[in-house]
Order: sequence, then C-alpha cells, then structure tokens
Amino acid sequence: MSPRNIEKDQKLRDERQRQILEAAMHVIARRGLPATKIADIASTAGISVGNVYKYFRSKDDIFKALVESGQQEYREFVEHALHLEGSSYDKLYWYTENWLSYRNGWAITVILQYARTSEAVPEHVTQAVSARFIDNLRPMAEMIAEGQAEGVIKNGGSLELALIYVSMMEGLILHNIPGIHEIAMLTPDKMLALLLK
Amino acid sequence: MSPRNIEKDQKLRDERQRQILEAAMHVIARRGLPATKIADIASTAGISVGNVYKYFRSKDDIFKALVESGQQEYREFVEHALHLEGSSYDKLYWYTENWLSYRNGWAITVILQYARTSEAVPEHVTQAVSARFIDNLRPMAEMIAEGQAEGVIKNGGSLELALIYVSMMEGLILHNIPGIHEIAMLTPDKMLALLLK
Amino acid sequence: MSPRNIEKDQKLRDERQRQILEAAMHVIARRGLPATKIADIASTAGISVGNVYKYFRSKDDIFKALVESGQQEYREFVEHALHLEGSSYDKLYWYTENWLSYRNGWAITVILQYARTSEAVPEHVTQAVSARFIDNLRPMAEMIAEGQAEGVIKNGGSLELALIYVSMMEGLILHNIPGIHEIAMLTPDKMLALLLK
Amino acid sequence: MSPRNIEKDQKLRDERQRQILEAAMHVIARRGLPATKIADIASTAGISVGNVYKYFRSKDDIFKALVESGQQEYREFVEHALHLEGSSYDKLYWYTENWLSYRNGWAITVILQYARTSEAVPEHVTQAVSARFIDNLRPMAEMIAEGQAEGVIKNGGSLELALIYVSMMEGLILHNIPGIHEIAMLTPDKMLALLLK
DNA sequence: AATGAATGAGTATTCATTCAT
DNA sequence: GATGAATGAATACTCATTCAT
Repeated sequence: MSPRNIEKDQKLRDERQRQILEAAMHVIARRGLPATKIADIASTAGISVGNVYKYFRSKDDIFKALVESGQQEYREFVEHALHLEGSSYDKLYWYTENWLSYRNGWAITVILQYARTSEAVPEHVTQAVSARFIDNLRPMAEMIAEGQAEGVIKNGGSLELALIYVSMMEGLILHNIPGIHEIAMLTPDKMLALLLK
Repeated sequence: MSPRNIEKDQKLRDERQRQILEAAMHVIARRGLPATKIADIASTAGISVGNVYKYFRSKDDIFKALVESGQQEYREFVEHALHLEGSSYDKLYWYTENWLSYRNGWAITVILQYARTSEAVPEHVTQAVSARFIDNLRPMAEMIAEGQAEGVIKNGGSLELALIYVSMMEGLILHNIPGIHEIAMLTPDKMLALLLK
Repeated sequence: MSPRNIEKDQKLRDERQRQILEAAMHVIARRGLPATKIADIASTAGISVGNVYKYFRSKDDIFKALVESGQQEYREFVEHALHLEGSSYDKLYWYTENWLSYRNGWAITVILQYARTSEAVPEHVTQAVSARFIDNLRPMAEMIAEGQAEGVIKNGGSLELALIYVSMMEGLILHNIPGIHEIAMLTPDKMLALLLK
Repeated sequence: MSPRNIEKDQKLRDERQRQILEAAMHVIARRGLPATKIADIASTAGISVGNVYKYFRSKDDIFKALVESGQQEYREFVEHALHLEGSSYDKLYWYTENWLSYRNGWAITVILQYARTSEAVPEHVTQAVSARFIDNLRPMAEMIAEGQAEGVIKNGGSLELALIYVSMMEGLILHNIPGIHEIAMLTPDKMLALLLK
C-alpha cells in the first residue's frame, strides 16, 4: 500500500537528524545558544526552518540532544585513549594531541561549558551535565594513576589532577585567540610536562 | 549652579554608573549577555529601566564598558601581585588564592571568556579584548621568570607558562560545579605544584 | 481500461470524497474551522495528508463542499418531513425528534452557523449560505401554515414562525452543555407546545 | 521621588484594559478566536501590539477575561430586568427588546457560545462557562414563574421554559443574516407570544 | 493512486529602546 | 533627573500546501 520505502525513509531521517545536530553544534558553539536562530541552524544544515521541527520539538530540545551526544562523544574519546596500547604517557599524549585538534573538540567543549554554567539553562539539565562531567573524569584519573604507579607522574589525588588537567585543556581550548600562537606554540609535551615529576 | 554642585553631580553620576556595571556584571555572568534583559540589570541595580539609558547608550555599550572595567580590574589585581614583597612563590600564591576567592573574579572571568570567543560579539570588541588579554599575561610571565631565576619554577617560555597557568585557573573557575568540591579540595599549593620543578 | 473500470474508479473517488467530508464535518464541528488542521481531517478519515489534496483543492474547498452538502442534507431532511403522511403536528414532531437525535444534525447546525456568521468566511460563501438558509425555511413554513389551516397552530406569519422555531432548535442544539439535561428534559412535545394555540 | 502620578497611572491602566477588552470583544465575535490576530485587537484598540501584552499575558488570557466580563455583564442585565417595576410581561419585554438591540449583546452571545461549545477551548474554561450559564438562567426562570403565578404564561417547568426562551433568543441573534428582516420583522411581542397561554 | 517529508509564509510573544509625564 | 508605559522589530514555532518517491 505504501509507495515509500520505509527502511530507506528511516535511514534518511537518521541522516537528517545527524545533519541538524552537526549544524547546530557549530553554530551554537560560535554564537551561543540564545544568539543562535533556528534559521541559522536550518540554513547551515541546508534545510528549511519548518523541517527542523520535524526532527526536534524545540530549540531547547536540540540543545539537550547536542549536550548528550557531545558528552557521549567525549566519553568514547577518553575511553579510547585509556585502552590504547603503550605507556600512560603515550595515552595522555594521544588524548592531548587529538582532542585539541579534533574538529568537534572545540565546539563540544564550548557547548558543555555553557550547559554547565549558565543560569539560562534549566537546572535539571545543568545538574545532569555536571554529574556526567565528573563521571567522565574517571578514565583520565585512571591514566594518571597508572602514570603515578609507573613513577612518571607527580604524586597527588588522581581525580584532582585529572580535574586540573582537563580544566587546563578546556581553558586553553577556549582561548581561541587570534595571535595566541605567536606567543605560545603549545605542543602536547609542554602541557604534559606539568604533570611530570 | 555652583561649581560645588556640578562636582557633586558628577560624583553621583559616576556612582550610579558603577552601580549599573556592578549589577550588569553579576547578572550577565550568570545568564549570559543575550539572555539578560535590561530590566534585569535595572532591577538588580535598584533603578528604573529608563534611567539605565541615562547612563549608557545601549546594552552593547554596557557590555563594552563591563569588559573594559573587568580587564582593568584584572590588570590592577595582577600588577598588585607582582609588586608585593616576598618571593615569587609568595606572589603567585597570593594571586591564586585571591583571584579564586575574590567576589568579582568569577564574574569577570566568565564575561571576558564570552567576549573573546562568541561571534555574537562585534569583531572589533573581540579583538581589543584579545589583545589586552595577551598584554595582561605579562605581569604573570614576569613573576614566573623571577621564579625561574630563583630556581624554583620549571624551565620553559615564561609567557607560555603564564598562558597555561591562567588557562588552568580560568578552566577551574568555570567549573562552578555543585559536587566538584567533594572530589577535589583545590588549594593554591596544589595548583602551584604544577609549575614547580 | 474498460468502461467498467472507469465507472468503478469514479465510484471509489466519490466514496473517498464522502469519507473525507464526513471526517471533516465532525472534526470541524468540534474545533472550528481555523483550529482544525488538514492532518486532523486526514487522520480521522484514515488517509494521508497528501491524499486529501487529490480530492480537494484546499481547506476552504473542503469547507465549501461541507457547507453545501450540509445544506442539501438538511433540505432533504425537512422535505422528507413535509411529505410524510399524517397531520402537520405529526410532521413537526418527526422533524423535531429526528433532527435533534440525528447523528449529523448537531455538526451540520454548528458548521452552518459558523459559515453564516463569521467574517473569516469569504463573503460570497456567507451570502450563498444565507440565501439557501432562508430558502430552506420554506418547507417548515409550509408545515406551519398547514397547522394553522387545521386550527392547531398559533396565528402569525408562517415564515416568521418557522424562523423562530428553527432558531430555537439551533439555539438548543448549540447548548451541548454537560448538566443541561439535569435541568431540562427537553422532549419534542415541550418544544412544539410553544407553537400551539 | 517618582515623577509619575501613581493614582492617575492606575486609572489609565484600568482604562486601557477596558479598551483592549472592548476591542477584543468585537473583533473576536466577528472572526472567531483563532482567526483573530493580536494585531487586529491592538489596532482596533488603537495601541501597539507589544502594549497589549502589558495588560494581558496571552491571547487566551484575553479570551478568559472576555468570557468572564461577558457573563457578568449578562448577569447584571438579566438581574436588572428581574428587579424592574411592573408585571412579569413588562420585565420580559424589556429584557427581549434591550438584549436584542444592546450593542454588546450580539458579541457576548457569539463569544459565549464559542466558549461553551468549541473543543479548541480548554475544558476547565468550558465547564466554568457552562456552570455559570445555567446559573444565569435563574433570574429568567423567576420572571417566568411570576408570569405563571399571574396566570399569563404557559404552564411548565420555569427553568425549562427559560432555557427554551434563551436558546431561541440566542438562535435569533446568531442569525445576523442580511435579508432576514425582509422575511421577518421580529418584535418582542412576537417572540413573547410563544410563552403566553 | 498514496505517502509523508519538505517548504516557507504567517502569527504569538518578547524585549531593546524611546518618550510623555 | 527619574519613571515605566508605549512602540515595533525580531524570532520561535505552526501548518497549508507541494512534491519526490
């Protein structure tokens, strides 16, 4: 009866949804949530305004999905680092080098920071993001603990050091400043040096 | 009108202006610029909406003034640290302890971060803020260089280390997360440990 | 294609069209024209949105068809009453009893009332409906005139009395109020009593 | 301190509110609630769109206020009739003549009918309006009971007769049909004749 | 013919800014 | 100067209609 290919339709729907989130991530990271118009997201995604609403109930709904997928993407990233072959230094090096250069890393960092700190975000969202943020520190803490066992990394609470290191990376990522590279050629080894004995 | 009154009037104007900026700083830091209404600023400052416009031309004007006074306040703060009596460690300790706990520190950090990174901010503002940010790194770099001369602080480019340290502090300040203190009692010495040999 | 099939196709088309109008009648009567979405009509009719447009040019087109078929259905109803065997009282009784209880009576009454009175309806539609409404009063007027000739019904212009009686029925039908039956068990004889000498 | 006259301001506010409701009543009665734009109400009231929202939270809020004031206005009207000097016939005559010709009568009738019957109206509103409608029948029932005691009016439940009479008036009022007056010069005595013995 | 995804014009609502008092 | 009512441009969201499959 139906003249449409249901399976293919579903694939197209999933593809569209990813398309919208991808567009939203970059636009929102650059301008902030409230300054981003649905029309911006739609045109970046190459679709019409109305069609965005076929896939998401509201702008806030998009933001929520963005935050969730961002945190999941980060979790997979850091878990991947943890399970690499090699010394803990190698793992941390890989993490540092790749999160800095990864195309979505900056955008995810900016968006999650906004989600955690702005009172314009509903409190239950803020809290969920914060809880997950802390949970996402654990793989990094594990890498640090390994390094301490290997005698390479400074002593101290591994979770505390993880928080400090992640904060530093976030702080640096947020300094997307023109001209910053002229004063600092920040390479992973310079950043990791802070953790070393 | 006597010159006495004119002078007094001017003082009142300046006082009001500071009042408005103070209110704007806290409201904007919490909700972000676009989500903050002039009415919020006015009511926080305890004056009427219309009256705000007697002191500032527009919302953007308030933001610009905020950013400027914030950067100036930071500059004075860091210069003060640099000229303290004592070792470079003592100076950095004072800086770390006080900027973290200073009432306006958090708000200034949040606002300047937004001013630097959002495309919703006019480019000439972004650029001015960024340039001044780099300039404001110098007193910190000087303290670090002193510490290196004293043989206490790690080797490396002092401006680079300053950027890293400031980024870390900003990153930590932005983690105004409920529950974060249960996993990390961050004291100045733990943070400074990163810089030490 | 054989003429047999063409004929069959036409029947199917007519059937679908009636299906859509039937669905539209009930949805629109309940929510009003502007608050009714094409999607509501489609899903009530059990077909897809796109398919509705295979049978009607537009929402307004559906409404126009609805109004026409509603007025025709009413006309047939009242003509049927007029040509029943029996006294004029019997005819009026049958009319009163059955229009009140007839499944489409309420919906048709509501829709025609809207079509006649709302400025949101194009004027040429309003006028056509009104003209036909007046015309549709005539069979009722005839029944009343008969009753007057029989000496059972009050004196007075038969068309005027018809208008009054029909208005009363419409008014009552529009009082689809929960709880109304607890204060009034309205039976045809009570309503007809008004017309009697 | 305040440069505005508070008492005068309040009066102006009340005046504006009445202005908006008055405008809304006529526009909504003519076009229906969903087809009425806030811009229509605003321009009819002679103020700006934004200013409407200084006095009412939303379009639905306006509608609710309209319904309440409409029912109150009707109640006062019918109570006034009840307490007039004279026979019950005189009272009913006054009621019939004046509600028909009263400038707001038509609009109130149309709006209340919509409020009672459309599913587009939230159910708690529908129910409140219906309950009050039934309550508002009582003064009319009292007039009818008086008439029955005087031996002028037909026998029968007074509340039932009230419902029938009010429905008839509503039905007639809703027949705001061009050309209707050429077939029926409806005067109060013709309408009241229905109730007489 | 049937489907439902895609489009974009239309409307409710918000809020920076102005202005009469 | 101070106030807050008034304005209207801007934006989220809806829905009639079209169109590719």
